[in-house]
Amino acid sequence: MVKNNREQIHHLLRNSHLSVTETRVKILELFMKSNGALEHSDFEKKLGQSFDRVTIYRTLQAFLDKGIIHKIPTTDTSVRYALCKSECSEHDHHDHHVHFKCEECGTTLCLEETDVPSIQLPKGYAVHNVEVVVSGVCKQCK
Amino acid sequence: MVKNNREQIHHLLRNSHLSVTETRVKILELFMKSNGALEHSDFEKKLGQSFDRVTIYRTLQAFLDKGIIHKIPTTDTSVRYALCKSECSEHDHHDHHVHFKCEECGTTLCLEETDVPSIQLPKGYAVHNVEVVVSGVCKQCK
DNA sequence: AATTACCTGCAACTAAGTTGCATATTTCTT
DNA sequence: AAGAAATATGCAACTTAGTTGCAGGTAATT
Repeated sequence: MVKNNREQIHHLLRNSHLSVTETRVKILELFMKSNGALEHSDFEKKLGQSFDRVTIYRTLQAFLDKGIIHKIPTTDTSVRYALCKSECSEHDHHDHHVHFKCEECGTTLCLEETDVPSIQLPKGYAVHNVEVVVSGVCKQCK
Repeated sequence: MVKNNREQIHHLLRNSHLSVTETRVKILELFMKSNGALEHSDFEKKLGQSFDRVTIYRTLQAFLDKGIIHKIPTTDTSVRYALCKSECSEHDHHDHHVHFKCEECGTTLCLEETDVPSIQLPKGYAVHNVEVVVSGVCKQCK
């Protein structure tokens, strides 16, 4: 099980043309363990002081560039990241699902089952991407 | 016209139980002049060094508390604000419109004409609010 | 016009994010 | 499997963003 995960992570990194390093493996493991989106400070907390802040920033940026993770919009200064589905890649991003932020526990979830609706904008706008963030109360907190 | 604006601003502040001060009036004027959403650094730039950073933070927070402005979600660390429609107030917020971010000029717009669609989440989630941010190319940039 | 309530600016601080560079680790090549 | 090349990391130093307490100032109330 754990072995399996390691192998999966190894392939994921290699497929993205990234070296397999301790930091990257640890960070991917955290993403896989977590049921919600994570932000920079979560990694600092969970990894302890064994990894440099800068390395975490650069790791997240690399994952973003390669389409391994995606960002989720927030109304504050935090930046939240979540794993992309396996079908995403560097040049072919398609995370067209809805995000949910629970007001009770603060967790942000990807609702992979829920597609973003198509939206009709006024004439003259070209639509490239639609982000939907729903806030409310999640299953666990109700 | 300008006089009119001043009066309008005066009423807006008084109705929200806020004192009418130079900073607040200037900031509201900037919101009214601008066709897009603004962030903290825009105010620092546009107001010059005549106003303290802290005052700007506190002013935006006060406007937010009173329902004069609302925040727009972003995927970066910036916090974008835009004026609420006149029908909003402290306890009755209803900015159920779509936001648009132009990838060319960087402007973020409120599309008041475009309502957010209703979204059907999986069972067990209570929905309180739905935010939609569309990115693409705006009228002007096409 | 005086009193009260509220707002602003300053200083000092915490947190967040970036860049350059030297060193270390991983990957490639043979 | 060893050495060369490519890539990643950690540190230092810096920039930008956001917060808090408090003294003094301005706006509102009477």
